[in-house]
Amino acid sequence: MVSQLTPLQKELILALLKSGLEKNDLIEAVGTLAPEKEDKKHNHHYNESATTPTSLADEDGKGYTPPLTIKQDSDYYPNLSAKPGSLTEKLLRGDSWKAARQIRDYMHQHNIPQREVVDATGLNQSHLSQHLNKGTPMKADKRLALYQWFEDKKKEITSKFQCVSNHEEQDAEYYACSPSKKSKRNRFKWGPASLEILQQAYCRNRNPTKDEREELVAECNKAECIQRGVEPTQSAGLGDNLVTEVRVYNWFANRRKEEAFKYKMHSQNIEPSYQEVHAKAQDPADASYMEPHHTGSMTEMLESSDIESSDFNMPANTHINTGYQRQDALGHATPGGASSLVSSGKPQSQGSSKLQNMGAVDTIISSHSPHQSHGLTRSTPVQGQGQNQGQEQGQDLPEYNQGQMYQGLGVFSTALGGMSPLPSLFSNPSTSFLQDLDSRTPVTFNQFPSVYQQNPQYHMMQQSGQTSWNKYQDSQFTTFDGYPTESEGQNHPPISNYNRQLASTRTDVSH
Amino acid sequence: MVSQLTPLQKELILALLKSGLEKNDLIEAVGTLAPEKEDKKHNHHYNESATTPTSLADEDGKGYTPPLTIKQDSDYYPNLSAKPGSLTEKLLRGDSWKAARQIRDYMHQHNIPQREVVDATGLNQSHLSQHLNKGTPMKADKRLALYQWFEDKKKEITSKFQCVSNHEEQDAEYYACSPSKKSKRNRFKWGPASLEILQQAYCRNRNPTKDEREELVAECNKAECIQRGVEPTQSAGLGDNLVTEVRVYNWFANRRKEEAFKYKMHSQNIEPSYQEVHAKAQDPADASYMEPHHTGSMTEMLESSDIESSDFNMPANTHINTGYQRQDALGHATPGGASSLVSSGKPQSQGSSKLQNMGAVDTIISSHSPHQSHGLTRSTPVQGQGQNQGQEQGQDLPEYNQGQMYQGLGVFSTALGGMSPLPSLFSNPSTSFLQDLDSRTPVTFNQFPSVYQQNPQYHMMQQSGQTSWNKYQDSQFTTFDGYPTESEGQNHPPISNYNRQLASTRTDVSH
DNA sequence: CTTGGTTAATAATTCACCAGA
DNA sequence: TCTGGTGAATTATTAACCAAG
Repeated sequence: MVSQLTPLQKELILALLKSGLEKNDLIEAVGTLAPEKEDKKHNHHYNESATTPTSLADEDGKGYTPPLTIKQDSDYYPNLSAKPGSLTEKLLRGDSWKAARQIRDYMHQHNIPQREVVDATGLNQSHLSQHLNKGTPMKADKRLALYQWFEDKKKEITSKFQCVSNHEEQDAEYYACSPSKKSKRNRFKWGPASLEILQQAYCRNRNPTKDEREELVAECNKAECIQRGVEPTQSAGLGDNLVTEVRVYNWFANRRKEEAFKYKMHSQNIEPSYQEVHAKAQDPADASYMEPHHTGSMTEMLESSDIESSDFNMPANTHINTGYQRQDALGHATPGGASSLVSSGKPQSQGSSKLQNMGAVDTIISSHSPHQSHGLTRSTPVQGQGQNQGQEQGQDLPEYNQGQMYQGLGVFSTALGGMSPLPSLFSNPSTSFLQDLDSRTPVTFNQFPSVYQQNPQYHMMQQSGQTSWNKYQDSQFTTFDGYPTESEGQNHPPISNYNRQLASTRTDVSH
Repeated sequence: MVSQLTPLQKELILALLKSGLEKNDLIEAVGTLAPEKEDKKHNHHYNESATTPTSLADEDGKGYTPPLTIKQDSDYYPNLSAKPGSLTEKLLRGDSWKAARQIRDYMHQHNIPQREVVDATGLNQSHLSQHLNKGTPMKADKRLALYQWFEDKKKEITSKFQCVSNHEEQDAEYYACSPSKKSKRNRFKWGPASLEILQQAYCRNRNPTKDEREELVAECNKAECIQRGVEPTQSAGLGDNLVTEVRVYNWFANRRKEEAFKYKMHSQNIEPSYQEVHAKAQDPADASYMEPHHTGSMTEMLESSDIESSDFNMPANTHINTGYQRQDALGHATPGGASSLVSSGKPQSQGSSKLQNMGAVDTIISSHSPHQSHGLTRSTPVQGQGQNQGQEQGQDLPEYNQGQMYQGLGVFSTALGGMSPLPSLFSNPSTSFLQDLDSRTPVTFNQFPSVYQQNPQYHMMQQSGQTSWNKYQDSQFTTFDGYPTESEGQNHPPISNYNRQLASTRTDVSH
């Protein structure tokens, strides 16, 4: 027997034995499980819920009580080998990176919180994160737990969507349901598709009325369903990620606030200091980039770069959107063409990798992309999921309808913006927003109004200006975005900023 | 009296009263404090340690036991108004954003962990983070606690560096020292200056010998001292952030591993899908990029992108690098020009803002930077601190020597890369590393070999390709970088929509 | 309703650490 | 002298309230 085992199998068995399992118990368990298929045996985590059609609404189909502090040791990811033909087994046998990507993508598609996996499998959160997002290796025993969770989760989700429309238990489960376990309710998480929709809506109107919000709710839920490959009517299956009016409301409120404070933070008054430093010659330039407080915000910079060619044409619109928005407004305010130019030029040296990134990227992409983009983006109705599953190794569950769904909804998916089939090379997301929409080609989605774009990713690092530390730009203190930061002067000019939106927004959303 | 109070003062008093303080206590406290200067009174947090010369080595000069779970309520940031002329008072009176930036920059400069502030002030971690990095508002009472901590911390650090060379207590404190409190030891954190040095060293040699490591230790400590504005000999004052050989060793080890796994994760087999999408000839490429383990690292990619204009010239380089490196290697490996084109073209639509960013930026930067970078980075010995303090509002502590130090060490600072006088606009740190070093122009710094660059900031989102979800690129699952990811095979065409971005952006940064 | 404030959660990252070869 | 594996910590980011104009 032993000789027949693959290295991986051996490793798994050894791991099991080392994990505290007794040889006899292991053997017994093996004997017991072999015949069956879904063996949760004695392993605590992940099992319960899900598969049962009744518990549809609840996503976190985890059954055991929060292993939060557990982590003890031994029997954590103690399951033995997966059933011969199971997905789990295939994943274990195949390339671990491929499996990781697959799981990661699936989690993205269904907006499954990583924490759920951690709770269910007992894996270390950072380790799991590293394994899934970076290629960090993971021992087979741990991966087994992960894969089994994955397999079960797929079934759970599938069944959830299947019986959704029928039962009303959805609400019931909130309290009743699986009394014992049911760990904690998952936190709501916006999906990319919904965000895309919200972004666009935000550009149009920052303060949607309740009715408008309700519309967005419907739109978002539909988009989310499509993302998961189910029919728009299956929104009940979204469970905790079901979009509601309150959530949309909160999203707008948070977005507005975020936008409001951005100026203040950046806009420092870097200028003074610099000028001092090396005098005039460069100064002019420096100054420009520094604070040109045109409050234009980083976006400008970026944009300026992007647009470059057009550059000043549609100042406000163009640049701002690139990475950020809020600032854009500011940028608009500051007419000084010089500043814009300057910024683009000098900034270069600036931060390290992080800083400039985004802005530049967009630009670059945009430059070439035009041609290709069309072909890529458009058509090709088939969506991610469908494809994934089928091709790769057939690992994906053929069970789902996704693929088909997509097809039918080709248009819609496109609208979502996130669905691009391309791996991810450069999807220059939101190029310009407000204005871009009209002027540019069908660019659309990419950039988000503000919040999202601002993501750490975008950090420009510029802001620090004065203090200099930030500059280091290294990973260290990533800090915020990169606004021109002129400020310091306590923001006088600053606060007026809000106009930007106005200007920016105006565009046009609609088309 | 009351009528004389400023709105802020009133607010503070009201906050104090609401925070659980009794009116009488408050009055008494006020009376007691007014005359003194350093009043820590009855507020728990932040006080103790620091200022005493003996406790130099220990940075976290926090004295109270870990307030970890405390957070109770009332008397948290109960201190009353700051002494009239104190820095704290000035900060409170001035623009909160300016103060926030100032504190943030100071923390950056001295590599002070945010957690230390949280523990010392009792502020909510996320709130503090938001306030410091974004402009999120914070009530005056909370800010008071923050500013007082800041004021004390400055003194503590100043004194620490002053007496460093004298005492040997450094080691002693580890165990003995203030027995009661001494909360926890701060975790070591690499500073931007050191990272810059390490990055460069990594490019040269991935496996430095012990001797080389020791050299780096000395170099890093010197750089860190300079960053803080103290003489290179004051490295003892770095406390927990003192660079050691082990840390350098770990850094290299982690970097190597990181680099090693990057390929695996990204390189997916996107191509298949693509090819399918638009033809053949790429497959071979896929394989190549996967392991090409040439360990070249991301840097490559970035740079290539920089070149941008060249676009297709060096296929692999161009696209892949944009965001990440590892892949770069892959990219290089994959000769298939077609693939590169494809990827670059399609991905566009892909993610939203986050994705492309970095890569592009670098690219852009690199292209122009060469010229400017010099001017900016170089010379201008005066550093952030010096400037800031002086200008802004004089808030910064004139106490420090920083400014001067820098001047004298102009050369050195330049070497550090991070020190560039410019606020932070774009200091393209470590551009290319391994390979790039030689081939490319003097782009230098920007990109880091791998780790740092990979930062979330850089995420390209591309990877998702197949599954499509990632593409959404929105904030959601930022996930990793953006490698070509072709794998999945499953999602062939589906998500293709995303091109839009491409077209729009194209512009071009530089001008 | 909305905006100042504020926060529990979530999750990416950082820096270590340990076991073998 | 590592390198597979791992993980405790740290911290940016999310999605929420909540009080009060």
